[in-house]
Amino acid sequence: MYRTKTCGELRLSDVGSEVTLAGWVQRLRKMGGMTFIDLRDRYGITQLVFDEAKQAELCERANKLGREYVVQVTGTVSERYNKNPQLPTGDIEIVVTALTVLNASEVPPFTIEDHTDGGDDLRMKYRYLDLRRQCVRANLELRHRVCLEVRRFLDSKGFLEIETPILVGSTPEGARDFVVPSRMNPGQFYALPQSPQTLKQLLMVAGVDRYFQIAKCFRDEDLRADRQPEFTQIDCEMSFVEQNDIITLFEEMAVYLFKTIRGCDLPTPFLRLSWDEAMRRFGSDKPDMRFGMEFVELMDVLKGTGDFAVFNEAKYIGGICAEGCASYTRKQLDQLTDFVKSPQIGAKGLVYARVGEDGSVKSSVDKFYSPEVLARLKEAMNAKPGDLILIISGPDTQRARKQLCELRLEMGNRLGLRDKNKFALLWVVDFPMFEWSDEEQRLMAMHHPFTSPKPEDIPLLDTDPARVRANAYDMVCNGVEVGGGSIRIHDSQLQAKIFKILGFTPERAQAQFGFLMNAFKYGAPPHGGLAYGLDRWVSLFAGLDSIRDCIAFPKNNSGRDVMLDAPSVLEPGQLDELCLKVETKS
RNA sequence: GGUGCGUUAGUUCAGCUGGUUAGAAUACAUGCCUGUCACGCAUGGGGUCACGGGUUCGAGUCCCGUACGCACCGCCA
Repeated sequence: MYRTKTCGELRLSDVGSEVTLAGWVQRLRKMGGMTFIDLRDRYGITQLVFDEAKQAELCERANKLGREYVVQVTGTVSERYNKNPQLPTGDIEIVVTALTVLNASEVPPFTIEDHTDGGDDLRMKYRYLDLRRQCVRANLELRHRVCLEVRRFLDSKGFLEIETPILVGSTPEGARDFVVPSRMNPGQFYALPQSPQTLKQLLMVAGVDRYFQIAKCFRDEDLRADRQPEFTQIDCEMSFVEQNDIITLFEEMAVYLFKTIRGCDLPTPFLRLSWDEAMRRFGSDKPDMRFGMEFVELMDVLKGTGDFAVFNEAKYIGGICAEGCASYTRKQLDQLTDFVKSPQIGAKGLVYARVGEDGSVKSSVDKFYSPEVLARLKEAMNAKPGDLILIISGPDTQRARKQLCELRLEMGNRLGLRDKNKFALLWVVDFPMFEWSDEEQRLMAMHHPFTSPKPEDIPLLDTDPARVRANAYDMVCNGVEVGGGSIRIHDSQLQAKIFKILGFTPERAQAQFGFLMNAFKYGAPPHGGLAYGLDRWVSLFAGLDSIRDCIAFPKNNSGRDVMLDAPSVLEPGQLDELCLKVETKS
C-alpha cells in the first residue's frame, strides 16, 4: 500500500496516529539541523518535519530531495509548535520515520505554485506540470462538478444520455468541417460533428423523447479566448414541446447550476428580450445586463435640428449616458474617441456632451446646435447633472449600433460595472430566420437550417423571407452567449422549402440532408432543444478570462497542441495507404 | 485574409534620444542557520538579445522581411 492517508485530510484529531503519505515535494525549507518539506497531492499540502538531532541519516536524505520529487513517507502525526492558519492541515505535521524516493524529478521549467513564474506558452508545453498547480486543477474539479450536476438535473427530468458518432458526414452549411480520410473508402472523407444537431433530431424521430449528451463538437475556424476548435456542449433535445417549455426547463437548469455550483439564487423568470429589442437597446444579440446605460435613439433630436453635417447625413444617431462622468478630462475623452475610431471598432468619431452641476450642457458640437436642442438632448437621454452623454452616428444602423455597443462595454469596464461575481441572465428570443451574406450572395440561416419559422411569419417565406422570425432563443449571461436552441422543423415539406430559400437545389438538399427529410416522412414528432456551452459555463462560474483554463489540454491561438506538437505531417506510407497526396506550402 | 502588441538568463521582465564588460527578481548550485511555511543570510554559475537582411564607424536598441506567441476584426449555420 502506497499510502494510508492523503495530503489534505489530516487534522488535530489525528495527532498521535502513524500514517503513510505519498506525493510531490512542493518546497523544502532547510533551517540547518531541521528541514521542513511541503508534500503535495491532489488533496492538499501536508508539512513533513525532519530533525537532524533525532534522525541524522533521514534528515540528510531529505536535504537531498528536489522540487517535484515523488516520495513516500511514514511518520507520526504531531501537533505543530507554530500553526499555519492558511493550510487546512496547518495544525499538524508529520514527524517522519521512513522516507522512500519513488521517483526523482528534473528541475521543472516553471514553479509549480498558484502564482507561477511561467508564461502561458510554456505552461501549455508542460501542461502536465501546470495541472499540478492547485488553481488550475480547481478549474477541472469545477468542470467535473458541473458535469455531475448537469447529469443529476437532466436525469431527474427524464433525459437519456445517448452518445452520437464522432465520425459523421460533412455538411458544407455552417462552420468549416474537420475531415477524416477513410482508408476503406479511398478518396472519401468523414467529418467531425460541428454539433450532434441532425443526429439528435433523428433520436426524436426514434421516439427517445428526451435526450442529452455532453458532446464534443468540432469547428475548423479561427480561435479566440472563448473559442477552441474542439469544445464541449451540453446538448439537449425534447419532443412534444413548444419554445416556452424549453425555456422554462433550461432556465430551471441554470438556476439549479448556479445554486449548486456557486451557491447563489438567481431571480426568475429571466428577462426575455426579442432580438429586435436587444439590438435597439444594446446593439447586441448578447447584451451584458449587469449594468444599464441603454441606448437612446436621437434621430428626432439631432438630425436636421442643427448644422452638424455628420448627424444630418446619418441613418442612425444613438447615445448612452455615463453617470457621473461629466468630470472626464479632455485626455480621457480623447482616449474614448481613439477607442471608437480604432480599426476594430471603426467609428468615424465620437460626440460627447457634459451635463454640468447647474444642469447646463456643454458638448463637442455646441457650435452646431442651439441651447434648446441641447436641452432636449439632455431630456431625451434622461441625463442628470454630472453625467456624460456619448453619441455615435453612422450611415449604417447595424454598424453604428455595434460601435455604440462596444463603447457601452468599454464604459462598463471603466466604471467597474462588469463585476465577475455578479450574474445577469436573460433570454434573447425571436431571432431573424435568415441573414444576408454578401460573400455568398444569398440568405443564410442565422441559427441553422433546421430551425422552424414562427407560425405567424410562415406566409412571409414566399413574399419577404428576410423578415421571417425564427423560433430560436439564446441564453445570455454577462454578455456571453452561454446556450442557444430552437424549435425545429418536423415537416419534410417545410424543411424542403427552407433549403430552397437557402439556395439549395432539391438534388443537393436531398444529397446532403435526405436522411433527415426522409426520416420526417415517418412520423416525426414536434421537437426542439438547446445546447449549453460547457466550457463557457465553467469559465463563468470560475471567473476565467479564457475557456482554455478549464480545458485539460487546450489548443493555442493557431489551433496547435504545443505539448503534443499536433497537428504534424504524416509518414509517406500513411498518406499512400489513404491514397492522399499532400502539397506542402512553399 | 487583416490589425495591434510582443519575442533579452531555466523563468518573468527592465534595458531611455544607437555608444565601455547586457541588468533585476525568481529559479538553480554551494555554504551557514533547530520552528520554517513566499524562511533568512552569503557566494556562485547561467545570455546565439527569435531568425534573415539592411542603415551606421558602431545595433538588444532604428528600418524591412520571416517565424512564433497573445488579443482582436473577418470567420464561427
